[in-house]
Amino acid sequence: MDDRYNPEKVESRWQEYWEKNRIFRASEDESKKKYYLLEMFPYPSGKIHMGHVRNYTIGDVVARYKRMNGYNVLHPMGWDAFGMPAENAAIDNKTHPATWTYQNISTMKGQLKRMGFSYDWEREVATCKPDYYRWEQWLFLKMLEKDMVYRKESYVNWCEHCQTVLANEQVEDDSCWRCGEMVQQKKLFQWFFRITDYAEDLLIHCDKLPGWPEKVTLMQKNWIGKSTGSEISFKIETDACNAPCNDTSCKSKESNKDINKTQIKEDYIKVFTTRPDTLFGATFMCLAPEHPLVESLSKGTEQESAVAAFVDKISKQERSSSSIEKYEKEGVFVGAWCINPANGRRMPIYTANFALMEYGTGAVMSVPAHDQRDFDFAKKYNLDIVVVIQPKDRETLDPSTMIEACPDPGVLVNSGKYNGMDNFEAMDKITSWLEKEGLGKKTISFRLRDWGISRQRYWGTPIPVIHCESCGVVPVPESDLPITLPEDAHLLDNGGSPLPTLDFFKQAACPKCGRTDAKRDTDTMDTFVESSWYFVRYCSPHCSNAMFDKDAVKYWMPVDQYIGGVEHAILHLLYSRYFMRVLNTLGLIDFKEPFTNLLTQGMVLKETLKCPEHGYLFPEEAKISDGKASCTKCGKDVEIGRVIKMSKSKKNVIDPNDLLNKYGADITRLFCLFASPPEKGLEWNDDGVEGCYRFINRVWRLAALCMDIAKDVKAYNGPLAELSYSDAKKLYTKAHQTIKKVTDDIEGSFHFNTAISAVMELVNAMYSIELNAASSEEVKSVALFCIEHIILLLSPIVPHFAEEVWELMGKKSGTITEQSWSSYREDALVTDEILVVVQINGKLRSKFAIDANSSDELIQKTALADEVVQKYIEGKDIKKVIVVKKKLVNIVV
RNA sequence: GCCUGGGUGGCGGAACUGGUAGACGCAAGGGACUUAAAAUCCCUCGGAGCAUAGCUCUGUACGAGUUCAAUUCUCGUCCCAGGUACCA
Repeated sequence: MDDRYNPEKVESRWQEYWEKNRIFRASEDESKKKYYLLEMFPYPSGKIHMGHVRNYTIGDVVARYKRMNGYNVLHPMGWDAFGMPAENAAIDNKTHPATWTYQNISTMKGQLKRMGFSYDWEREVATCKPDYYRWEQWLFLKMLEKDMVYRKESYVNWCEHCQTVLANEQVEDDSCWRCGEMVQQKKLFQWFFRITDYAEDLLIHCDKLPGWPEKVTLMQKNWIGKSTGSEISFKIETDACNAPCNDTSCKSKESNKDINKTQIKEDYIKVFTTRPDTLFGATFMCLAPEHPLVESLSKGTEQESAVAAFVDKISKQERSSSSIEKYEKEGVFVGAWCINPANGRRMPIYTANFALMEYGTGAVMSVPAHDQRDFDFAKKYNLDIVVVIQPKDRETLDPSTMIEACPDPGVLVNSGKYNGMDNFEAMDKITSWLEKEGLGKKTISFRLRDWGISRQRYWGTPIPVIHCESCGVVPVPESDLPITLPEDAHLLDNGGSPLPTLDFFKQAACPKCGRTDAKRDTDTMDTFVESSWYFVRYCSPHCSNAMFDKDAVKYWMPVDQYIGGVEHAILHLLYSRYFMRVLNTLGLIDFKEPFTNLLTQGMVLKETLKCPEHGYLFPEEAKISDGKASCTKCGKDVEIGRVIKMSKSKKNVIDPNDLLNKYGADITRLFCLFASPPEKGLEWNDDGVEGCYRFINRVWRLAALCMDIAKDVKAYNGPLAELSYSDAKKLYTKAHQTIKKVTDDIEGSFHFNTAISAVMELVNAMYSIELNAASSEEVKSVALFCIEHIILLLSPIVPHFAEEVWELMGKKSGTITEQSWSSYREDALVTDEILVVVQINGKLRSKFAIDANSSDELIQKTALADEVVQKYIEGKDIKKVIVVKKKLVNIVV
């Protein structure tokens, strides 16, 4: 045996062995319990970084652990291979997105293999391959048939200079990241999945996912955002000119006529409100700038141009939620009024940037006294504030002295016949009254919006429809699938998709009428679509006549344990849940929830570095000392940015290759796990890796020692009571406690850091006893038991190392990968003495050891008799003594 | 802004359901072994103070509160991270 663990020699040897013997190949076997362990597949951005290493190490340990527990484990890996970075790289490096992507896949696959992960590589999928995305196109057609997809106009970020659509990430400070031009919004017809049809179901099942972290289901619930309230109709005031009159030259009459003819189908504005109880306090109305009434109501009034200018300004602004919130709340009077149905009040109608067309009805009844946003708006534009809810135990609210809105519950005032009523009761009463009058009803509204999937990009799944002037939108016939992405395309320097410029792709015959001048849709799908069903494809990745093999899916799905970054808590996980509902509705599967258990890993973080000349820098491109950094290329001062999640686009990534070259896969794996528990974020720093290296070698030497001195003895695994030496007893107990601790830590919470600590403690305990050739047979055989289980417990974490030691220890019954997980004896867990601490007034003053079976009375007596305790309680009244069994005594004096 | 988490020594972290704060490891300092170095082993290690075998006070972002007892529960404040619908 070498005197030290040699990763270079050992790791490749075992990797070859596993691969050659197809150890990790999974196949359906009805006689065995299945376990589908999945880690989120990576986007092939270049090289793997520590975030990947951490995620995949966690998964691999679980996979190996479950395998040792007798499960038939499916542990696949693949590539989320479509996406924008491939296009950006193609422009920057003058390559093709496919070339770049496949090269990255090859590099990253090599790195993953070098980590020794136990994947069944025979199931690898890459979403950019036609044999994958053809089934996505197929599903799109099925969804189209069932009206689960539709087209509508919606906005995209548009750079006029580059003549291209920008992703939110490509917009920096309202400007294009390539040219700096101010970004505008452009309306385009786009495809949407009707995810809102499942809003209620997705919401209800959030509470039926006990294997998910509560924070994730909570975030999803808030994202879906169900609110119950009322829809209320406000009559639009028709001015005097609409009454019969003889003045034919009246301008306003003309314009009103025009409105009646073309735009206004009903003369009511519908709002959604969660606070119908405050209806009497509604003093003005706010419409979303895109609301159809905004244009029609303002037309012909003196506000027309001001409104048009406002709408134009808003339409150019960014539309992401975070940006919208950034803008100051503002609005413009549209030149018309509506009538509050409760009290007949004339309410001016505004259009305001905080009213969102996507939410509710696109109109908000504003109650400034009881809503902060409305309050601010009313103050800004000098609008009336009327208090209608008076909280109990608070002085009477007075609009003239209020400095903020009061959203609290209370009793109704200024509300006609509802005065004095509790506001919760009033919600129902007012809504019922409105319902009777035909002016309102109870409604439910969701924050969740339909999923827009059209992307004006090249590197994605083509949307399989054809646009024909005669027939409109025509689905591509199933037999024509896949619609393959043309590979002989060159990315445009402006970042736009080349697809609309490729006539051979774009031109198509209409499948319905045969017209030869029809046009193929040149948009591709959002890449979240691919990742919403890849885990189903893994069950039968080579199935060529269907999206998946039903039996294989029935056997493997749902995923038993899903592991991935918490960054995906909402979008990816919600879309995947939605997709399973679609497949379920289409009768393709019989379950709805894809992931039974979920572990969301915390992000691996690193500061960003930005050089004024070279932009973002990789960590190795900057020299850092004393909190200052300089660029290795130009020497200029580098701005050290915030500590954020590792991502290729910000270049704050750590390539694991340096660690792998120096320490090998096992120590890298061990260190990643030891550094912190998985759910916690981790600011990257490899300072502790040396300790892991030392630990592995301590175990290595310990194994060598045991083999040397205990050649002729067998490992002891009998009852604790049959041991006689105190060293042997202590060690034996410690070993069983360690097995329990490690098992519990993995099983309960995946807290590998504390599991590893426990093994370290056992190793330390072995080093602390006299262990040599002269030791008793009993101590030797307990030591042998310990080292065998140390290796078994560590084997999912450091598998190469464990295989090597296992083999060197002369284990003949197969590799360690195929061994059973260690089990502990209850009888060996208990010690006969316990430590009791004594507090006086909650402060620790003394401790003593006592027989583990002592009664509370005896413990209390012993505590009071304690010498140190005596000193403290002398001459004082003992008010109370609290005994926490087998642990603590607190004496209150 | 909004939603969700988090904040414990010089550092990563530990502490079961409210019951010994700092397990395990890193770094640092001291020592042993060695011609030397590496490796290995041993000791110290939150802060302050004192009459220094030890003892006392203080300490889990900050400020209040509940409790015999709070890192743990409640309220408020600050800071950091993730998401915010076209990054994946």
